[in-house]
Amino acid sequence: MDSKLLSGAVEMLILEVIAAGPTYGYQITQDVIARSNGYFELTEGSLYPALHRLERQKFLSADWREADGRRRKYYRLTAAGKKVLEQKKQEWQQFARGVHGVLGLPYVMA
Amino acid sequence: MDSKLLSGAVEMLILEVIAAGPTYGYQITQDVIARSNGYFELTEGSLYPALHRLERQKFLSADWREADGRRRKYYRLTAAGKKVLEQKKQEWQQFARGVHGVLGLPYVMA
DNA sequence: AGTCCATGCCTCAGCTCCTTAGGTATTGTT
DNA sequence: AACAATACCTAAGGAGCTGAGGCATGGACT
Repeated sequence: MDSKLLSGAVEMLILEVIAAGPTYGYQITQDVIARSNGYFELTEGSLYPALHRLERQKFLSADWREADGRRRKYYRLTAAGKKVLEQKKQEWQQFARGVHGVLGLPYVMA
Repeated sequence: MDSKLLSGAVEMLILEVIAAGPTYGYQITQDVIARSNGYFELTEGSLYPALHRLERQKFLSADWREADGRRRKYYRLTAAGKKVLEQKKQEWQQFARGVHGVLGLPYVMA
């Protein structure tokens, strides 16, 4: 998979996964793999910096929890995070339509 | 428009436009704008390096032409260029399906 | 004549972000 | 005891965009 394509959508995908309910880094990588049918590989070197970036921008907030002897940092969307996720999804649809316009492909969204 | 999304697809879009027939840098920017309904802005700072990159990789070949007192560098696809364009379009469709899988959106391609 | 915009090519500093590799620690499996 | 999975993090190197700049021609306007 061409990682340059993915890199433009990483933050949107992370936000979307967290929007389903508070979760933590390692689980996010697993969810992204599962929900993309194994197509995306979100590596730690891009995941954690992205999470910290989003937290610094106040799109995510986090708290540490302990379970089964594992320390996990659970993230959830802030109000601003929900807003920016919707913006990013809108942008994605416009982008996909633009690409398909150039490629001469139809693009059907429900 | 989020340029990070676009950057992952720039080479595919350039190759696709050139696949329609030999053309030159400035014209490519205009075609991309027109074919994306004005949504994409392909700036010179990303266009020319990309063209040189693709030429260096032997996906494009070029010749200089003169017309109306304008020097233009016309690019066309090599056999390898046609091949890599098809690959990139395949990758794009997988990528879009992966994104829609994560977002929980339907994705219908003809 | 002089100015400005469109056309047409190019480069480069600065920035962001990924890749690859490394570090630390616990739990479960072989 | 060793290894894989889980779970967090960081950093050097590299790739590619942004925004600005340079250079040159042709046409329009004053």
